[in-house]
Amino acid sequence: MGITERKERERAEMRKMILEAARHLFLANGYEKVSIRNIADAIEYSPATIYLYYKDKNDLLYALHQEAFGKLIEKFKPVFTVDDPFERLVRMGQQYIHYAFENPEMFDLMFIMTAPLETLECREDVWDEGRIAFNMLVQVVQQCIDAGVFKHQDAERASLMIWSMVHGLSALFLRKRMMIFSEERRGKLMQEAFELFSDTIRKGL
Amino acid sequence: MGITERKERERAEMRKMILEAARHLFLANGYEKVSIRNIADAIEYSPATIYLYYKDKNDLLYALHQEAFGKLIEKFKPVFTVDDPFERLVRMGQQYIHYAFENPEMFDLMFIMTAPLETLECREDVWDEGRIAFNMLVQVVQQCIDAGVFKHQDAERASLMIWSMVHGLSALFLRKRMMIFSEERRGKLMQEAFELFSDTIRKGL
DNA sequence: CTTGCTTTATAAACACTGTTTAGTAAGTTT
DNA sequence: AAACTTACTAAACAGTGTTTATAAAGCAAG
Repeated sequence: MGITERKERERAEMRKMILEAARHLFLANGYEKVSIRNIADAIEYSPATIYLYYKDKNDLLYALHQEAFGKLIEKFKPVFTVDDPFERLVRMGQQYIHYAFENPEMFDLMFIMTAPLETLECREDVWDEGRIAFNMLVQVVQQCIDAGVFKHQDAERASLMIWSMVHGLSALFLRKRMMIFSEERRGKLMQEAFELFSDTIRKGL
Repeated sequence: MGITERKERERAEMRKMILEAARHLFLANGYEKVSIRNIADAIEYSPATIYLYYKDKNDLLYALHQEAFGKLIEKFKPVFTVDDPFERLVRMGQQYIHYAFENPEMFDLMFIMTAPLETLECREDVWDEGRIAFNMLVQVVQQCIDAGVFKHQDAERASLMIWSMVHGLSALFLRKRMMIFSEERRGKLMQEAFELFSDTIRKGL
């Protein structure tokens, strides 16, 4: 029965086509401003058709959510080749911030938005990819502890602290809360705050 | 002419009435889920009436935005009575987190939402209150530097670092990103991360 | 080859949303 | 009492996410 196989393939293609249109529109205009009708227009199908392939708009966001974490994990992988364990950690932080700046909409979806989770927070696998990404951080922090860079022994606790700082810096900027600083200072001040944090944890953690 | 005065008073009362209904509904149901019609229903007026007192929904959010910053500043004031400068800083951080947990919707509006700013980011006074709150942090950090608790000399740079960490911790929790930790661990881990950060900056900053 | 069944797609509708407009009714001034 | 101003609202506009009934196409069996 090659027909059912082809149907499955066609279905997967259609899902991919919808997701690609959605991603494209989302990245260009932001989530809020993109409607199901916009996506339907882009793929030249009726709005109702989308509901045959994705449960609702949140389901569409969830698919992108998974995709986005996959990309962050890919960005994290190369840091493990860095020799010095502390430098490894610094690079990881830089990758996080870099990702946030390059893909603000994706970052939003991964770490700020509440929408795609509300209906899906019951799902246990929602944060599987997120866990993997966080565990990569814990791993690097553990390597710093093992190398004697950090005196503090709880890698997970230290990781949450580091994640919070790097995330806070990114989130405050992306959500335009750095507007309290003059435009010329803004960028440099962020860089300096990150470096200051690096120095501080190297000395005090 | 007492009539124009009374009219002004009535207008102010109406604005207050709308804002109170809006705040009440927003805090109870969240911003997204509250419509102008809901607010209109609550005050027993037509939706169009609200537009005679507030430009649009963003203008309403902006009014609450100002109010919310006023409340945070009030929460910051008592910390200046604390004797030890470092303890003063720790208390300030705790107040920030406390505020975030007690008034998640307000916190959202102040530090996470983008909506009320989009149309208002041209306004220069949008972040006046935010600047005041941040300057209070800078002040306390400067006091720590003066007292010799911190070796690092740039108070604003250090303040941004501290703000980022405390904000990141709050934002990640409020946006349910701590779901990657088990329910029993979550609260304690946050507390520990905050304490670890305090210890780290005391030693290394 | 035709009949019956399943899948796929859509037009139209439903119940909303923020916002604008035209018109009414009440209050104020001349 | 007539003219003007303000406060308010019903209705409409253009949009949203989502559901439902219906039509058309693809496929399997008689």
